[in-house]
Amino acid sequence: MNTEHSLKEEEAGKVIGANLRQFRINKGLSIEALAKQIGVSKLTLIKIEGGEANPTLSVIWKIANGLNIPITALLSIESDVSIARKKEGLQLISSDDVFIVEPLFRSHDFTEFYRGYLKAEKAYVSDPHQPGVIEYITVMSGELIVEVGGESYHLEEYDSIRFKGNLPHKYVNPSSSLTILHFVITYNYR
Amino acid sequence: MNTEHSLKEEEAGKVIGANLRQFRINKGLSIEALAKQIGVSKLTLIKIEGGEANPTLSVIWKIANGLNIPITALLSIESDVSIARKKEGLQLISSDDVFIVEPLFRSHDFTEFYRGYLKAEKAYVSDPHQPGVIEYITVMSGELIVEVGGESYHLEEYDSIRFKGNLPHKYVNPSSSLTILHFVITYNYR
DNA sequence: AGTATAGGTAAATTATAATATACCAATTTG
DNA sequence: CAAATTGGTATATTATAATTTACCTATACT
Repeated sequence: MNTEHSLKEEEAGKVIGANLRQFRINKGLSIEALAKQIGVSKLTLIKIEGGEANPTLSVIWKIANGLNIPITALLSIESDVSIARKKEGLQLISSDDVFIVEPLFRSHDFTEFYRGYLKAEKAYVSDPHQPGVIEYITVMSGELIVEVGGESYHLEEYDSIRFKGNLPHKYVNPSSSLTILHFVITYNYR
Repeated sequence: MNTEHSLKEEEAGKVIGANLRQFRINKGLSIEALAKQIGVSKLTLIKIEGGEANPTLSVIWKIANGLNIPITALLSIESDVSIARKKEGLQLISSDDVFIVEPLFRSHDFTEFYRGYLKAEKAYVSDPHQPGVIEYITVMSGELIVEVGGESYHLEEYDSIRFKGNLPHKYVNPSSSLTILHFVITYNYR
């Protein structure tokens, strides 16, 4: 599991250090130049990059702001390449025969990807998620009605919707054919 | 612009405070109970929730870990509902007649969403992005070959791929019909 | 009524993040 | 070669994060 909250405490400092170094070098800045630019001492930056610091939020903010990147980019881990094929029989999350969900890239970066199938003329009521969760749904085939926040949104092929996942929401397939969906769930964000 | 790096310095503390309160209450924990559980003093938590603190990374880590959420969830802002329809003529980013990209939900949460069209038997070479950028591509219609990291991946309808966007990469449509794609670009992550 | 729990304040203390300054050893540059 | 530049170390100082303890005010519970 390459997820963030599987980090040990000391590791958080190494993550931010490695990320800072990567971003700084990518921008062609020396430690001293960056220090001067953002108003943080050179030694502080050296310690952070070396993973041997416990920086305060304000210093983290100054770095992210100075590099013009989101704070979260400094606290993130990532890796290589992976593929999710439709053919490969991925495990189904909810196979109540009406709404079927296949995880694609699971719990990675706290952005999760799913492929979903909603049968013709069927509906599915989703449990609300934690606050901070955002859902992005794209209709890859067919059509979909999303009911959320007291409103009803009718999506056609290749339309997308974005909403706060902590609101109760419902998916309806009003058509007479299968609707194929693409879900992105984020657990974050600015 | 509801982006993270548009925050002012003092605001970062208010964001983490509001998020902490939301997550804590959502889990039904009192400040004291959480304090005891994660080994951070009650007063520290009160100050953080009140937005009048400048917590260190280790305290931020303890909170996120104790609540079993990603660190980035504590530093994020979010909002309501929005829709991107295919019909609505969104501005095109790269219309060199071969590869057309439409932004869907732009620069939100540092996860960006695009719809892309790659013409039959055409290819597109993408400039590598900043380190820390991850691309997720899903084939909504047609087929696609992605060349990245010296490898070549052939995707069919509804397949998805994920890779580091700082590697040079190339998209090829080997078929004789239009390929319709869904892109997610993240600027983050663990 | 009294008791417990909850969020919050006030003060003093301890731990430590951040700073400034000087110095050092490699590169790199003129 | 000499002169910058860069990443890094060492030490001492200052600023402040985090802690502890005590106290206060509501609200909820019996």
